[in-house]
Amino acid sequence: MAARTQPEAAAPPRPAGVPVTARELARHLGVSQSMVSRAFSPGASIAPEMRARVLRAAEELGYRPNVIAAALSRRRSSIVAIVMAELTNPFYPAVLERLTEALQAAGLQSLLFTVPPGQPADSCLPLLRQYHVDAVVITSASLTSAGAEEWLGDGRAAVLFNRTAAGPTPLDSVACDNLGGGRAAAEALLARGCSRLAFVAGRADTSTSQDRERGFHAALAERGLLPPLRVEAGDFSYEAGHRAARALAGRADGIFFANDILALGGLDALRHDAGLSVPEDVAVIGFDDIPMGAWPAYRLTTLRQPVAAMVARTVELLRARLGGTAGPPRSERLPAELVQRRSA
Amino acid sequence: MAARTQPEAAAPPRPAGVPVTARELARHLGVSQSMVSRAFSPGASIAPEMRARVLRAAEELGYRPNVIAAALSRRRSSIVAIVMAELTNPFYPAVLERLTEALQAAGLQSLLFTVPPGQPADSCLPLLRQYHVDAVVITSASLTSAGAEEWLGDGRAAVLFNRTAAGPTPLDSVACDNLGGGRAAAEALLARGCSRLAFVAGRADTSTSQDRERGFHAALAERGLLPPLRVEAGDFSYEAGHRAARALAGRADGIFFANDILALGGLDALRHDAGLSVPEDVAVIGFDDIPMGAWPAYRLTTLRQPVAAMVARTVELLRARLGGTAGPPRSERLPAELVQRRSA
DNA sequence: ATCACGCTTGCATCCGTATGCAAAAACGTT
DNA sequence: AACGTTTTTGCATACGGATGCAAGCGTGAT
Repeated sequence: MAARTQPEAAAPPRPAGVPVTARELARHLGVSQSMVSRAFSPGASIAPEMRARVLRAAEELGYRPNVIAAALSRRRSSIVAIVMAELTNPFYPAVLERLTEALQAAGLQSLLFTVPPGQPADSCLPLLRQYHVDAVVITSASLTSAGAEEWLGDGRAAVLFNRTAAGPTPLDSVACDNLGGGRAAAEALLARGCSRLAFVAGRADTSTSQDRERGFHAALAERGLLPPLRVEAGDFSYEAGHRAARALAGRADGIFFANDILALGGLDALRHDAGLSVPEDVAVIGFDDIPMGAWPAYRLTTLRQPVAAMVARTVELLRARLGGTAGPPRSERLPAELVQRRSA
Repeated sequence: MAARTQPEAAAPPRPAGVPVTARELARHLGVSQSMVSRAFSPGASIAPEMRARVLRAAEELGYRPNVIAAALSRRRSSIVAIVMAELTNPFYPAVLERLTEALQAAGLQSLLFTVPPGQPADSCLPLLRQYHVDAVVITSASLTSAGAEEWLGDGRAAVLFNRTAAGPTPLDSVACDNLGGGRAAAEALLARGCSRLAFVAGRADTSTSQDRERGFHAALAERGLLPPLRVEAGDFSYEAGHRAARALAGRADGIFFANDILALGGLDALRHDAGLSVPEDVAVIGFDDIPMGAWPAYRLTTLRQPVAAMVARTVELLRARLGGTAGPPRSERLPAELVQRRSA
C-alpha cells in the first residue's frame, strides 16, 4: 500500500510506444506479477479488493496485457481465422462485417484468410497452425474430411458457415435451411402459375447449391410435376447467371437461381438480351437477399438468409467448443424467409 | 551427424496436434536450437549446408516456427491490421481481398478490424497495441492526428488507403488522384454538352469526396463556368445517392457522384422515380468502378481506381517502413482512368 | 485454545523463439 | 608452421504472462 505513494526508485520515464508490462505494474503496486495476471483472468483465485486495486492501477498506467505473450503461455491465442473465398459476392462482405463485430464483442479477433474460389480451405491449415489460431470459421469454401480431422486435433474448433459437409463429419456447421428455401421457391413460382420451371445451379460442388436444388425438386415431385430444366452456371457470379439465363430464355417461365448474384445477372440477360419482361414473361427467384436485390432496377424476389442469427449461433458454437463444452458436432439450420418483391 | 541415425532416446510419439518445436528438431539433428532459428531467419549467420540440413529435417518432421513465440521474442508480429468501415460498399471488399492476398504473399497476415462508418480509427488503437501488430492499413476511415502520433511511436507503420490526412501528417497515404479524377469528370460532362452540372458529395468529412469535388470545381472555374449545384448525400450509400438524385431531378443535366454506389442509387432515382432517361435527359458519372456499374442495367460511366497498383504500392510502403527505410512520409497519388460507358 | 480447512498470495518455472556474446572452427597469409 | 581473420556454432538469457505448488493468513468448529 505504501508503494502507491512512495516515489518509484528511479523509475525511468518510459519512452512513448513501449508498453507497460505486468511486472512493472506489479512492482508499482508492491505485489507480485501473478496478481496482475490473475486480476485479468476471470475466475482466477484473487481477492476482489486486490483485483479492483490492480485494475485501477492498470487503468492509470495504461497497462494492457500483451496478448501475444498470453497466447504463448496459455497456448491459446483468442484469434479466430475466417477463411473466405468469393468476397466479390456481396453476401459475404456482409457476413464478414457482422462476424468480425460479433467476435470482437466476444473478445476474439479475426484473422482473415482468402482462398481461391473452388479450392478447399485445406491450403490455409499450415498457416493457421503457425498462427495458433484457436478456431476457424470457414465460409464460401469447405474443408476436406482429411483436413478436418487434422485440424480438430486438440481443442481447436472449426465451424462451417453457409456450408455443410458431405457425409458424416466432425465439423459443426451453421447454415440456413436451404432445402426448405428451395421448396419455398418452388411453391412461390407455382402459386404464380408458372408451369415451365428451371433451376440455375452455382458451383455444383457446394452444399448450398445442391440443397437448394434438392428442395426445389422435392416440392415439384410431391405435386407430381416433372423435374425442372437445369442449367449449371458453374460459378456464383453475375456473369455466370447472365450466361445461364440466356440459355433458358423462352424455354422457362419461372427460374430459381441458386443465389442472388446469379439471379441479378439472369434478370439482366432476360430483359436486356432476350427482350423478355420480368415477371410477366418469366418469374425469377434468388437466394440470400443481398442489398442490390432490393434496388428498383431489380426488385428481386428472394429467400432471405437470417445472417444475424447465423452469425450469433456461430459465435455461440465457437465459444462452447473453446470452453471445452464438447458434445457431438452440431448442424444448425435456420429458416430462410421468402421476401416477395416484383420479380415473382 | 551421428544423431541422424541414432534412435532417439525414448522419443515419445507426439500426440497429433501438438506441434514440433525448434528444440526438438535441434535435438533430433544434434545441433543447438539457435541453428534451427537461424535456418529460418533470412540473412542470419549460418553455413549454407547447415541451413539446408535443418530445413530438410524440418520438412520431414513437420516443424514450422511458432509465429506467436517469434513475435514475442522479436517484438514483431508480422501481422498487419486492416481497419475498415463501409464493407457494404462493394469497392472495399475488392480492396480487402487483394490487400490480404498481397500481404500474404509478402509473408504478412491480416487482422481485420471494423469501425462504425464515420468514426475515426482511433478506437481500434488499444486493441492494435494489445495485438502488437506491426502496421496498420486504414481504409474507409481515418486517424486523428493525435492517434497517428500515438501510434507511430516506435517502428510501427501506418498507411492510409484511399484517404489522405488533412494538413501535415506523419502518415503515409496511398490514394488515387481524386483531384484529377474530378477534373476528368467535369471535362467528360462538358464534352457531352451538359450545361447545368451538379455534384453529389458523400460523407463531407472524407478526403475522397472533398478532393473529387475540388477537382470538379477547378475544371469548371478554369473555363469560367459557374460552380455546380451541390447536394450532400451525407453517406456513401445507395439510399443516400437515391435521395440526393431526387433532389436534383430536373435541375441538372449532368451529375457527378462522389462514388459509384451513390451514382447507382442516383441512376435508379432519376429513371424510376423521376422518369428521366439517362443519359438523354441527364448524364451521370461515378467514381471507383465497382463491378455493378458495368451491368447492363446501369452501364455507368465512371473513374476507375487502379486498385491493384494502389495495393501493390501500399504493401511496398509498409515493407519499407517495417524494414526501417525511413524517409519522410509519402503521399502516393495514382491516376484514375475514365471508363466511358452509357451513362455519360 | 487448538486444529483443520479454505481463501489469498508469492515463488518458480514454463511457453517457443531470437539474439548478443564468446568459443570453436575454417580459412588465408607470410 | 604460426598467427590473424572471418565464419559458424553453442550458451545463456530475454520476451511478457500463466499457473502448479506451497506458504501465509483468517475463519469456524470442537
